[in-house]
Amino acid sequence: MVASSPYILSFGRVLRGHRLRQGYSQEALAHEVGLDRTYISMLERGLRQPTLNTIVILCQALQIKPEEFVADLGNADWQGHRG
Amino acid sequence: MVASSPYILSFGRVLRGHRLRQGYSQEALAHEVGLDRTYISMLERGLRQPTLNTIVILCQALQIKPEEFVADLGNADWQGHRG
DNA sequence: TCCTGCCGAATACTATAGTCCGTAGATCGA
DNA sequence: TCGATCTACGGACTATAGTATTCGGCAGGA
Repeated sequence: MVASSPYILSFGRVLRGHRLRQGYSQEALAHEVGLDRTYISMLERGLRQPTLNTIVILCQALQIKPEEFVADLGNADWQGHRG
Repeated sequence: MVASSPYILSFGRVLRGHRLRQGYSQEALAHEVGLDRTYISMLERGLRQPTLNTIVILCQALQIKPEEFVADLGNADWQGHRG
């Protein structure tokens, strides 16, 4: 039933973009936010969708406001090169 | 374990505000988005935290952009009486 | 007094978020 | 060639998101 929205599909791309911008490896980010190394990988590949709490703590580590992050999800062809 | 951020705590309030603004009952909103009636209730009472997909489909039904909704979560004392 | 709509709450259940272990390939520098 | 680093990927597991059902309370109308 639950239609997989483009937001979920682009979440991985946006996450990866912000992670690399901050110079984190997947493992370093995972350690920073207290999540699992493989889970970050799954998020970036679109194999898991995060809960609200997960989104918030990731945004804290990536030093970006959740509303900005969510706004990025709307841009289907987001490539990580914000002004 | 799940560090209940203020975002999660205010999610219920914000959801309820937008639902009432649209004139939905919990049951009507649940039917609209294909979720369960009791689950809407639990979200509004802060007993469950939604996944990204759930946030997105709720925003679609409530006719508000996800980034606007998330921005509202930052306002701890959000009361639902926006202009 | 009896319906009906709306809501909070509890239980038990199924689906999936998130963890923990390991393996393997690709890249980079010594 | 070797070690170090990063990542994809698998399986098995635990925690929790989300469903289905039931009950009780409250308000309004006939």
